[in-house]
Amino acid sequence: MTPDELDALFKALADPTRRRIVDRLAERPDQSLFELCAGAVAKGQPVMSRQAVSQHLEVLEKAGLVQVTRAGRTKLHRLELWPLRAAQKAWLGRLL
Amino acid sequence: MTPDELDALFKALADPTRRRIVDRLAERPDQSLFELCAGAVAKGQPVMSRQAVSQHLEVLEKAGLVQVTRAGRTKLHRLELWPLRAAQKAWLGRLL
DNA sequence: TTGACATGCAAGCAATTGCTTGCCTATAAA
DNA sequence: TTTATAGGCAAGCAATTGCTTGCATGTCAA
Repeated sequence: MTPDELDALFKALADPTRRRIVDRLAERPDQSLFELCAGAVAKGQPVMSRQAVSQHLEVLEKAGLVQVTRAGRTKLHRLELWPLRAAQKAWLGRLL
Repeated sequence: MTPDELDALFKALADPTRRRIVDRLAERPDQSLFELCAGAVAKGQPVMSRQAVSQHLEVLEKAGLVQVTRAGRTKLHRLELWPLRAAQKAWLGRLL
């Protein structure tokens, strides 16, 4: 686990909207962008645009937390837990 | 562990300079600002100013990861591990 | 007291973040 | 083919980040 990978991982987790997306993907995998839009709200905002959610997903993808598969015109997202396990083994475990 | 506390924690860890400070405080506690300055380098920069390190320490303090005690004119920092354990119990543990 | 040391405070500034809006493309259904 | 659906691309913009520099404050030593 390189420092850059740790950066991307912790940065991805440092946002409540993104953690909520992770939670929802943990409950049910293979959700589309539209499904994830429903219920994604930033603090203070009434709703959140599709593009905003898409950008959050991009951050999660770069961290390796979300894997994407294409099915026709829809983009399905599923959670990937190995970055968390890797970070725990490579960094957190040494401290705790 | 509130969402805001998780935000502050993950944000604090999402920087290699701050993780390095954490590592160094794990090796030896109660280091002053000046001690932590020596060896703290940002990527691309030759050295890092005292104020920059001080601001990084502020972020770590807000996350609860660093506790400060005063000894005369020096400010001693020591690592606090409970935020990591709390995050693991409140959030990471549910996923892993 | 005088001077050196450890730190705080605050303004400034380039770069990044986090969102928005508008338009474009590709797939599926009618 | 038309029409609606799922998503992509990119410009724009206010707010935040991550540093810097300059000056002020408090503490110890001589």
